Parts: sequence; C-alpha cells; structure tokens
Amino acid sequence: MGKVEYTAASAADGVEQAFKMLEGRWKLVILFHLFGGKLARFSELERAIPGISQKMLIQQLRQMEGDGIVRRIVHHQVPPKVEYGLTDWGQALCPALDALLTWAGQRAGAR
Amino acid sequence: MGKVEYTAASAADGVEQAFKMLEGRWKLVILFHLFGGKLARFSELERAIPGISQKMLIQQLRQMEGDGIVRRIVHHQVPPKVEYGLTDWGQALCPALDALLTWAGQRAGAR
DNA sequence: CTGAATCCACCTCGATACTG
DNA sequence: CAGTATCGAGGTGGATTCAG
Repeated sequence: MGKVEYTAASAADGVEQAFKMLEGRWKLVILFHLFGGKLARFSELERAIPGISQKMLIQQLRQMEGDGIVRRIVHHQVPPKVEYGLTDWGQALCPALDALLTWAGQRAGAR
Repeated sequence: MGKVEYTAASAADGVEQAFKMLEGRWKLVILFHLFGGKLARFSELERAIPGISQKMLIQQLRQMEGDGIVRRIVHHQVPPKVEYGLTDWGQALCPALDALLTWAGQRAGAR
C-alpha cells in the first residue's frame, strides 16, 4: 500500500475518534479486566470494579460493543449467563495503552 | 532495569491518569499543532483550529501547562505576545499517539 | 493581542427502584 | 443474574462581554 501523509488535522481526527471510544469513567478499567482474552460475567465485573453502578457498567459495555472493542457472549439458560470479552481489535489496543503507560511513567523519571 | 508487574487495577490507574490529561474536546487537536517543537501564538492556534472559542483554547492550554505537557513563553512587550510549545515530556507523547493511530487504522484493514 | 468573567444549554454520571 | 427506568446534581463546552 502507498505511503500516507498525515496533516496535523487528519491525524488529530483519527486519534480523536480512537480516544472517544475509550473515554468514559470506566471503560479503561473494564478493558484491563478483559485483556489477555479473559472472559468475565456481568456480575464478576460488577464485583471486580468497586464503585461502578449497573447502569454505568452496562452502558460502557454496550458502547464498546458497538465500537467493536468488546464482544458479548450470551448463554441461553436459567439463570441467565452473559460473558464479556475483547474482540481481536480490542486486544490490539494493548500496545497503544502500553505506550501511554510508558509515557506516564516517564514523568516520574524526568523530574 | 527491573521487571514490573502490573495488576489490572494499577495499570488502568496509570493509563487513566494519562488519559485524563488528554481528555477534553480540543487538547489533542492543539497537541498535534504543536508537535515537532513548533511554537504557536495564541491567535495562531485560534485561527488554526476552526470552531474553538477563546475560553476553550485558554482553558485547555492552561490545564496542559499545569500537567507539564505544554510550556508557555511570554514575551513582555506591547502588544502582548505569548507563544506555546510542548515540553520534552509533551513531545514524548508522540509514540503513544502513534500507536493509537495505528490501532484506529487497523479497524479498516480488519473488515 | 491575550485573557478573564458570565450566563446557559447540554450531557454525563450516580443513586435508587423496578423487571424478565 | 442481567438489565431497564427515572430523577437530579454537577461538570463541560459555547457565546458573549469586559479588561490589561
């Protein structure tokens, strides 16, 4: 494929869209609980993330599902059982988040 | 250097703090206009970023200044002249933002 | 030119209670 | 267990006006 030139504006656009998908009080926290291909049930996440409400949990999950980051696995049975995991594209977030973590860490070292 | 173990919670914490510094409707856009060590005056940024208000511009700049991402260079003269640029730490953001851009790009390729 | 100060509409989030 | 419904407080961004 051809080389692509990014203007400041278009690059900002791309990153901004990516950012929007990860914005929200709880998305990152949820994401980290799902990294490594781990699956978690709704109630497991609820317990694993102190302070989150059901409303927020389901809302953030739904949005990320809509963005193609998270996948939802429904087991038709009683009592209901639903598991959440990352899509391949969701897993691909790791390096980016790692870079951010590195950046955050550089602050302490720099002063 | 020593190997560091991150729990899901602590990693989320670090990235979340980093994220908070970049959150906001305009910060990324501003950042991209400052990458590469470029300096820009207040009014230049205002013109370069259509749709932003003075309030937002100064607000986002101040916050990033407080976070140590942006530096403010004041030239004492009339008429007033103030330039903005990135700190070294701010420049170090590039790889992280690049990773995010890559990730965003992978979506189109995957489907 | 740079920036501070108001006023206001909107959206997000939290708490609570309820349903299949 | 998994999710929905509703209400209200607070924050955020936008427009406008004023000041050094």
